[in-house]
Amino acid sequence: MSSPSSDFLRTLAERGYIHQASDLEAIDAAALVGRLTTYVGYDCTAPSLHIGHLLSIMMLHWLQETGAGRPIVLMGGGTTRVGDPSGRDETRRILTVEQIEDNKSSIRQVFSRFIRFGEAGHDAAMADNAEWLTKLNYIDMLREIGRHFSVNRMLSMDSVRLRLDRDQELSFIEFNYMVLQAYDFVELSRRYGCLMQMGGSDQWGNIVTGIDLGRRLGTPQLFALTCPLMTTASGAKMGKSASGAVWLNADLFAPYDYWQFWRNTEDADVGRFLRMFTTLPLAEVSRLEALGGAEINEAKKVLATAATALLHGPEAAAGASETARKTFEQGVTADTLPTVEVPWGEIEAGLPIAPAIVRAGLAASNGEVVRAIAGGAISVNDARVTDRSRVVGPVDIVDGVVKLSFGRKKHVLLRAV
RNA sequence: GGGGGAAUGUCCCGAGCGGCAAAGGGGGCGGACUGUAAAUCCGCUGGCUAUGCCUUCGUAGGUUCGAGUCCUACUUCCCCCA
Repeated sequence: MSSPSSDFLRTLAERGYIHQASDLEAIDAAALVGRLTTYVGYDCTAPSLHIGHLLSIMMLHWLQETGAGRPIVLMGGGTTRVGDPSGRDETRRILTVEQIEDNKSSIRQVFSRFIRFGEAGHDAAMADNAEWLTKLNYIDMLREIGRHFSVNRMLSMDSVRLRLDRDQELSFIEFNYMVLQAYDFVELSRRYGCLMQMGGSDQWGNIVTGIDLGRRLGTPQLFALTCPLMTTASGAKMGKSASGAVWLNADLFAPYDYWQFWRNTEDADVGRFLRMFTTLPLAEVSRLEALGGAEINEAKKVLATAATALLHGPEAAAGASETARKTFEQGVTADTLPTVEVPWGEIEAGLPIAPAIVRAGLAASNGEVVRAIAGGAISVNDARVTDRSRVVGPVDIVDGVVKLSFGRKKHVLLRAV
C-alpha cells in the first residue's frame, strides 16, 4: 500500500515493527477512526516476560498512544496448560496449574509501565483465557469449533510441519494449541470487539487460523499484524545475557543489569533498537545513529537510559546510569551497585576469596572462582587477585564495603553488618 | 506383530580399540586489543573440606582388577518390513 494515513501504522512502519500484516489498508482505516481494538497473548511459562516480548508490548503501547484503538493484554492462563509448539522442536514440559497461576500474577505487573489500564476510551484491558477455555466441554467444543478446523490445513502449518519433517514427537495436546488460540481471538472479538491480533512472526499461523475461525463463526473481519523476530546485527538471538535471559521483572534482572544490557548493544544495532525499544522522536534517533566511532557510546547511553526508564521508571534509569558512570568512567565505587550483606564476624575472621565471590552471586562454585582467578578475572577493590588463597578481611573494608569484581563489568559490594 | 539402529559432559551438537573427568565444534564466560561495541587472538567451560576424594555417558542389574565401551532386562526415539 502507499504510505499509511493512520499515526499508528505510520509509527509502526517507521520504527520497524512490521513484519507481516493481513490487510494493511483495512487496518489503517480502523486505526484512523480509533476502532482498532487489538490483543496480544502472553503465555505464563515463566515467572517473568523477557525482552523477546518487548516488541509486542511496544506495539500495544503505540496502539494506545496513537489513539488507534484499545489494547487488550491476554494472559494465557488457559493456553499455557496446553503448551504452544511454535518455535519449539521439543515437547514443552507441562506446567502445573499452580505454577501457571504464580507465573501469571508475576508477569502481569510489567504491563502497566507501558500501557494505561482502566475503563475509559482507549484504556487497556487485561483478560485471561482460562476464564473461557477451562469451561469448554469437549463434545460441545468439537461440534462448535472443531468442525471448522481442517486437519489437512493444520498439518501444513509451520509449527506442526517442523516437527513432522524432523520426525519429532508432537503430542495431541500441543496439536490443539492453535485451536485454542484461534478460539481466543473469536472470544475476544465477541467480548471486547477485538479486531486485530498482534504477536511475533512465529505467531502468524496461529493468528491467521483465528481469523479463519472468526469468519466461519460470523465475527467481523479480523486482522493480523506481526513483528519480526529480534536478532542482533551479528545474527544472534536476542534475550540472552551473562546470567541467562534478560527478564523484565526487576527481582529477576536488576534495573542496573538491564541498563547494562542495552549499554552493551552492538554499534550496528543502536539505531534499530532506539526506534523499537524507546519512544524517542525519530529525528533524535537519526541524529544519535549518525554518531561515528567512539561517539556512538553516547547514543548507547541514551538507549540504555530511555529503555530502562520505560520499564523501571526514570529514577531507576537515572540511578543505573549514574552507577555506571561512576563505575566505568571514574573508577569510583558507587554505593548503588548490587550489595550483599555479610555478618561482620565472618569478615573479621577472614573470608576466603572463593566463597566470598560465590556469596556475592558472581560465580556458581568455588571451582569456577579458582579458574577465574587463573584467568585474571577476579578483583577485590579493583586490585586483581592472583592468589587463590587470598582472604577478604577487615583491611579490605572501605567505607563499610568491599568491592568484588568478576571481569570488568560485573561488580558486587559486600557490606559488613 | 517382525527386523535393524540410537540415547554421551543437565546449554546444544558430537567423537569415543575395556584404563575416561571422557576428543572436537557451537554457545557462554574470562583475558588481551578497543570505545563497557564488533572483528581478531588466547584461556576457561563437573563438584568438594583439593598433590587427594566424590559424582557423571537413558534406567536397573551382570561380567571384569577395572565398564561410556561387553552381556541381560527395561524405557524412549528413529528406520525398514507387516
